[in-house]
Amino acid sequence: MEENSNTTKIVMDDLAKRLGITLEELKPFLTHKTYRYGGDFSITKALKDAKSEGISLDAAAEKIKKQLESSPFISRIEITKGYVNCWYNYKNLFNLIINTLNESYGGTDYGKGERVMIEHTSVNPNKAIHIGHLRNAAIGDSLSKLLKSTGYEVIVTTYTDDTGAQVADNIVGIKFLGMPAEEKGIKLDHYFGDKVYIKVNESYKTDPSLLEKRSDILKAIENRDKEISKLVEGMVGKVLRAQLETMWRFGVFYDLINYESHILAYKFWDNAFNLLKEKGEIKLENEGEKKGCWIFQKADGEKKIIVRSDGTVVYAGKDIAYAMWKHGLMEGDFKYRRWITQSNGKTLWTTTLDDSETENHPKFNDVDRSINIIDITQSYEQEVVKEIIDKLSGGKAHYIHYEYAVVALSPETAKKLGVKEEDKDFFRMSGRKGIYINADDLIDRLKQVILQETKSRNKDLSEEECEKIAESLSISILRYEMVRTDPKKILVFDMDEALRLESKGAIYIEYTLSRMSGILRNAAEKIEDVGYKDDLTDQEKKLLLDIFLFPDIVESAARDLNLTAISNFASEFSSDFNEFYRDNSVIKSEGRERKFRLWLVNTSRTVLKNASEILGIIPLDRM
RNA sequence: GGGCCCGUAGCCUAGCUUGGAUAAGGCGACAGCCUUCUAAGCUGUAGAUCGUGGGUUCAAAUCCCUCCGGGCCCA
Repeated sequence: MEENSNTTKIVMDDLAKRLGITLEELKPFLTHKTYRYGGDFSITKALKDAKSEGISLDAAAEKIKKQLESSPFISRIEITKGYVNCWYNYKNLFNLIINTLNESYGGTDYGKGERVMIEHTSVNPNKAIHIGHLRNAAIGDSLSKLLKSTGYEVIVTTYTDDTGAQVADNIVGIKFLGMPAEEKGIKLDHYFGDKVYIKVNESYKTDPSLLEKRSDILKAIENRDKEISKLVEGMVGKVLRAQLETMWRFGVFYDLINYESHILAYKFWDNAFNLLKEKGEIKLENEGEKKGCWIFQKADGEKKIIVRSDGTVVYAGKDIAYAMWKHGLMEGDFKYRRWITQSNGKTLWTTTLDDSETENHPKFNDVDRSINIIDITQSYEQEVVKEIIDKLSGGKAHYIHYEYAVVALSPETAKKLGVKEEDKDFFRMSGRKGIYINADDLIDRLKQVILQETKSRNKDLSEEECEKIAESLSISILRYEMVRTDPKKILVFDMDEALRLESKGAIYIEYTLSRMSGILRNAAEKIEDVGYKDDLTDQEKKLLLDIFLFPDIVESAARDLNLTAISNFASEFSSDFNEFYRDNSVIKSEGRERKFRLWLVNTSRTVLKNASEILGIIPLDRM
């Protein structure tokens, strides 16, 4: 990668230097695309300077204008009410872009190769992936793509709780309700989630003795009872495999599976506990109602129990040990083995207890930064984990709880799934009660709707080709919907709305990509000997400006872990391109103009394609 | 009892980190544009006391405090 492929930064650095400040100091004063007030961008620094320097607004603005006038990147400056409005020198912007351009344009070396571990998906291995899990996975996968494109080395893991009550529930179904371990014609994760799990939970109501059976099974799992362990391992492995197939379909891949049972088997908690005691991060309480408990004192003064007086560890204990492993803050590591080859050809590794299968494996843990995509309801526990990691590492390790809110169902959709009417704006999903929407089912339904549309629009394409388009589109739509808004906001899902296809979103972006490809296809011309074209149209300028700003949008999105910034860009850029399309014919233009426009379309496609890929949108050439 | 998240047109959202000009999109409604590189597109109209009240500031959707509504967590 180029030493600095962030085109925006190159120019802003130049401006900052001329103003005698740093780039970081300049940024708060900058607003781009201020067309309606005049200029391509505006600087508000004079409004501050006038006060701090005790001079008039006009004088302060005039001073800034003088300092910037000689920049090769600026062609014109006007002052309005203290705002310094600037127009770019598009010829120099064009030269800058064409010199930094490559297939991965937008990416930078911002991360400087820092290793980051991202944990996402982490679905209990007893059911199919539903749309709530999909939000988690979509966010995690998009973040990993964003960080990869900004120069980070990313390790993606998913956590599998193979020791919990939900897994035990399914074992109860097989062992005591006589349900078969699989059923023909139904995907295994669906079978367990939609049939076994629900049946077992219904049975608990009529036969409470089954609950005792479950706790026996949980004990057997904990004690690594041979028969039960084998049963669990078999079921977990198969269900997990089925879940992964769903995720692969969505374009989501992993590097490593972490099993909860292995964290227990390797006694990571014991190591962690000893270290925490040794370092004095947790203390034995000698008085009061928490007497006999090992407690961690949070920054806000609260005393959080880590080990109860009866010696049992709270749930967060395991999370703490796991986090310490991630950041290499304690002795010990798992053994690993190659498990399966994913549909993208990449090996998926898993932790293992088996010595004989351990091979040379990549280094997975000991990262300075870990991003943990975990439901917002776990914020409190995660805060404790974060504080402990902060303290243990002396502030060196960055444990990030990337919190997101649930996907809930609209009243109409909930009602269709059998929820009795209540006056609420949305309804939480429940695996136990069967109130959820599986990702596989949704994508299939969406695909059918899109397929009809695709066929009617592409009479010349084969059924197979139409289906491929429909598949890509439906996946793109769902992935985009999962990341386009603030992750902390509850996402209310409505089936009818989802199947209506009129939302702009991913369809709009895909349509724009197809349009770009169409132009390049119809032109059927190699793009070469491209030079700057004088008298750019407003739409050409807009596109050039978007292209120019793109690397910095990606970089600041990576800095803030903000996917919304990318989706907003993709959407606005599409809009700018469609305006360009309306008024600037590419095919009909000639000579220099034609070459320039072909280059502009091609470059725009690179930009929109790269933005789309971060968002999980599969770029199409036609639709 | 303590803590966290959300509140922006009828609906869904962006903007809040880093205060700056006339609050930006989409859906829905209404009115237009296909003999022209894909109309899954483009253009226009109507629609917002930015939850409430106060504070800071030359300037607040944005920062601080109060309260209200919705969701969640800890004990």
